[in-house]
Amino acid sequence: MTVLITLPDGSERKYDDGVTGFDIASDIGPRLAKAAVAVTVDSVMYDLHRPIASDAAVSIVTENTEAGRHVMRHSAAHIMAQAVLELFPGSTFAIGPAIEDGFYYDFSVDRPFTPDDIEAIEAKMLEIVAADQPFERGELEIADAITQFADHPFKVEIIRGVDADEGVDDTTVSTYRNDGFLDLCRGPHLPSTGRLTAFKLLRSAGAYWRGDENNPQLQRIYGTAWESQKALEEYLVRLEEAGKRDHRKLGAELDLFSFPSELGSGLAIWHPKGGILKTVIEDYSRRTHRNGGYDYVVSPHIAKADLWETSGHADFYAENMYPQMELDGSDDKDGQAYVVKPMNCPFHILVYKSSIRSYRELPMRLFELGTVYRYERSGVLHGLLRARGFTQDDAHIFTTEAMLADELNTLLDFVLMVLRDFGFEEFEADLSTRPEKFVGDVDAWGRAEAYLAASLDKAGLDFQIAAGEGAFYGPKIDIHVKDAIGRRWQLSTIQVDFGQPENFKLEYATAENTRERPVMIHRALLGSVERFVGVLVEHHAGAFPMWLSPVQATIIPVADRHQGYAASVGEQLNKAGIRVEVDTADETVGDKIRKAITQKHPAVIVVGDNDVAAGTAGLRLRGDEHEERGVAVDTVITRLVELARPPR
RNA sequence: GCCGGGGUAGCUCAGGGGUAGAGCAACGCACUCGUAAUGCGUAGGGCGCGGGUUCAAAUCCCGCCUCCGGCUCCA
Repeated sequence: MTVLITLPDGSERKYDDGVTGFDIASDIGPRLAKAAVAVTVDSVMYDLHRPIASDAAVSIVTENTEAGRHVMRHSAAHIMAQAVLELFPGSTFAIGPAIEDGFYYDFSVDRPFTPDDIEAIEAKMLEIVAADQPFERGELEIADAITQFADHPFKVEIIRGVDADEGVDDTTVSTYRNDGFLDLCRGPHLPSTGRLTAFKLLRSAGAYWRGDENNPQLQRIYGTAWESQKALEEYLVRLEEAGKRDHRKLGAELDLFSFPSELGSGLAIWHPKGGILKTVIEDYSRRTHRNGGYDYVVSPHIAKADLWETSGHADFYAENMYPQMELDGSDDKDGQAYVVKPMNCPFHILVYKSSIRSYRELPMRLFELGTVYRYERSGVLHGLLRARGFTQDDAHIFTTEAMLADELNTLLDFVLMVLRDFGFEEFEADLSTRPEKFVGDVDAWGRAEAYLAASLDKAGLDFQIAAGEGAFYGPKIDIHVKDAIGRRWQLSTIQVDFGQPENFKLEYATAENTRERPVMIHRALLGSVERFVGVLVEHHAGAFPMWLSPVQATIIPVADRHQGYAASVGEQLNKAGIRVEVDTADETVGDKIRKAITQKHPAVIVVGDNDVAAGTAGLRLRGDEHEERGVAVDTVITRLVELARPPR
């Protein structure tokens, strides 16, 4: 018997059946054979040495591709589990997948791993790699597999849950063995442990079995693996570079904000420079919303608990809300319960309800920079990206269902315009659809989901459907941006709400003078201003576009006798709206320039004797290698004003 | 909240039972300087907080606070 193998370039080759991916790769060339880690057979991944039984489209998976690294990392996870089970008798293992840039494996052990343990495990792994043990695929009937893994309850649970999709079929599972170590696994794996060329264990952490905190907590070890030592080192450098962008670190270095422990977890104070940054962003937000047809409203930070009963938050959002406080009580009468607001929507609804509304007023767009407080569990706080108090650029749009589609289209364009203004270029969206528990009627949900999808299409935005991930009151779009080093951040959210108009009995008068219920859209574009600043800091690595930069120009007098002139240039720039600092420190010019550059100031202006005489200045813009000398002060002002102009 | 690892001068970090150190920053003096660190000097610390053990605790033990990395959740 022969099999006909079709290669990715369309060429066909005949082999005896039982030919393996490795044979084919060797046939094509020795370098390919050397780089091969697995093979794709009719889009199913096979081990390199697994026989191919019938005609198939085959492509060789090499180690320097994402698919190849995935195989390698998965094998690395196995080798790690092998090392752990050897070093920690009595321990058992759960799951160990490849993940982006690495892998992990979850274990149940007597005690958590220490950093020394991690080193020992890494050393043991190196031994296993040096031994170059082949990975051998096998298949087991489910009943046999359960016997085989009887000592490993998590494996048994996995085997019991296996369906035809995961197993070989619905009665058989595949296993991999190298040396004495057997693991349940779909594969494929590297041909042998020796092919794991570069890896490093990174950290250990607790992780609940199946991600549920009601389950036992396992010990997870994270690692990374690459096709070469060089690629591994490059990855570690990348991690380091990302660390340098950390907004908490840069926030302190650039003197933007801090989290003093006297305040409490998750609560930031904004220093003057951060205060300017936040204000500039908020001013931009107010301006663009006003121009986008929104009305600005303001609401208080606390409200009667009853309001949150009506809105439903007291039920479904209780765990994120701070405890009630009782006000206005006395010995004779009970007080009134109040709570701090975790959201702005009920207030905007009350604005809507403050008067009888006509269809002529819709869509009504109510916007607020609303500061909310949410209780977040201590372990999840993360600088500005996850805080307990923050300001949302929040708006609620009340519209008829007939106008919903148009409104969503307009809104999505508006969102993308705003995000682009802050320097983001790449976007992705999730469309979250009706969950099991929901309010409103199924048809209305269907229509709303269709409108959302259509608006995404119209905006040309790539999106994924997150089935069943919508809020119980309506479907939503979440928009993610990609930052300068390729990380994704969720910023904007657009949520259709059928529930609140119902809860608050909202109405409008139609042209026929009947009463209809409006549809509500909740939407935040920057999301939280705090979080947005955090993302901006990381995206720009602290070097903000000039219109956002807290200090836009530093003026450096060459010697003390130039201070008067420096101050006058500073005053002129200040009058022109440029945020400027004059550095009068008793230091050398070089030192002061270095400080200005380190602080990421966009423009450095040096003035000396020649400038005083000629009414000029030396100008050095961020990113330029050299300065320009003798630029007329008027020209400096015109140019900087132009560079500092906000996008709108 | 749970599991690890941290908290020593404004910042980055040494020191791990005998009473606290460096670099940078700050301040002072000299230098008056033309595009990424001028030199010299000075000051600065209840070693996160509270207990305990000890002749003696930054150091060992217990509790708490807080930060970092994860789990879960999310703007």
